[in-house]
Amino acid sequence: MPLEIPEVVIERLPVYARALAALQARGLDVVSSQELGDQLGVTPAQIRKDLSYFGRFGKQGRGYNVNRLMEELHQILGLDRTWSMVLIGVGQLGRAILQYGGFGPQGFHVIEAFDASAETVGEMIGPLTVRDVSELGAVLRHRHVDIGIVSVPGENAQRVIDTLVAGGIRAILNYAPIAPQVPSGVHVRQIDPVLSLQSMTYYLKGNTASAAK
Amino acid sequence: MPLEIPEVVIERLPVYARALAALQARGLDVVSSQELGDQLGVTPAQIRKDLSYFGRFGKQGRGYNVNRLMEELHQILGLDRTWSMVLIGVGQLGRAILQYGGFGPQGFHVIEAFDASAETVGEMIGPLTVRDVSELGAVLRHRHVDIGIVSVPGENAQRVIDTLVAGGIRAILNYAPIAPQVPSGVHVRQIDPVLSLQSMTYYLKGNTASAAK
DNA sequence: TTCTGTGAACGGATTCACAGCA
DNA sequence: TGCTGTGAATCCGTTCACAGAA
Repeated sequence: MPLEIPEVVIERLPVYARALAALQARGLDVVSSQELGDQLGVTPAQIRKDLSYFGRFGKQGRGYNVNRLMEELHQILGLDRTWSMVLIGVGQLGRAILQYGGFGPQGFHVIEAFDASAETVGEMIGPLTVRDVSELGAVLRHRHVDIGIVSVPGENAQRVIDTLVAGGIRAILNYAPIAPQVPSGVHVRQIDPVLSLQSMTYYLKGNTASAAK
Repeated sequence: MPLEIPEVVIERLPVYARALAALQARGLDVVSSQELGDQLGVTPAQIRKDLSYFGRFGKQGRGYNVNRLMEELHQILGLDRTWSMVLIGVGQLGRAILQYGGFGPQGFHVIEAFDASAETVGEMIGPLTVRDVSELGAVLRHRHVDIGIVSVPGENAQRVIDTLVAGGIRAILNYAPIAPQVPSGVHVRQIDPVLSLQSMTYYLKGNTASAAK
């Protein structure tokens, strides 16, 4: 399982892991690439090929053991541990993210929150006291942080991202509506519902009642 | 500009449009594919090729007129009008979406909100009174709705999506952590920060300090 | 027989490279 | 000279199809 696994493959693995968790919850213990594919709208060949980058997890004639495959995927993806995150930008959006209950159960924890506004700095949100964004660099030096979440206005996002990168952060979840510049080796995922809407309207205009994806 | 423009191309157009808006705000009136590409981390050739699907908007030796190109893109994408949306699922996440100020300025308006819980139904949120989700089908029949936003728990998401589709909705922004099944011709965009995080951790584990995207 | 793992074939998107216009 | 528009070449991910293990 050497170098050069396509990034698209990596992005599909968590989808598989989630589907397996659902099967596990239903008590299933074997699943074929066909069944998994039907559920996810992916071809069986793609699932088999994707998994084959990492090993031979299936049994010919039977399929994949659900528990086993789940464990393997968790290990591959690093989901068998917890990850610490900082959030920058405690506005409406940032608060919603902090309040969101979906990260914790998956092992993702926000351990510090930052904002630039004097009103917000010092405020307590859940267990966190909002710190001034000017302290971000220093905090990154002193605490172990894996991931940065950026929820500041677009105008400030690149600056914040530069600080994260300078502080050694190599994974960023960016909610700001910009295409950030980062050095290679730093991974960014963009959460941008407006862009999503704006690309769907193309099809609504009737340009093509084309296939869904 | 006939059939079969790749979907990836369509997804990049809003990115270009946004970058052009920024240039416009700065008073620039001409931009080359090179400059635009630098800003967005896209190759100039790709920008030219993408745009060439729709027409010849540039001037050789000069570049693209910012205003002109913006207008063209808006027309192509249907951003020169407003779009009406319904939201289903007025929990924490749904409230955050309703509160979010980023949709309106881009012409996207939530005109009805629905929930299943008796406590929430009837509540007023901004200008909207939350309706019972059982009325969703009827509302889709009586009001013009372009897009559905789904922010219900995963267990209920497929059912809600089926109702939207049955009601003629062809574009869905789905925040629920499932891979929905929709007939071809219905477009879905997934907003799923947990999946985004779970794919980045692969690289953090050191599998490859590979290039960022 | 069933379903995996995988090399080979395919298809489609990206990049190249250059002709042509301003 | 500078930069677009675009066929051709390339690259890369997906699908095919089948050998082989249970």
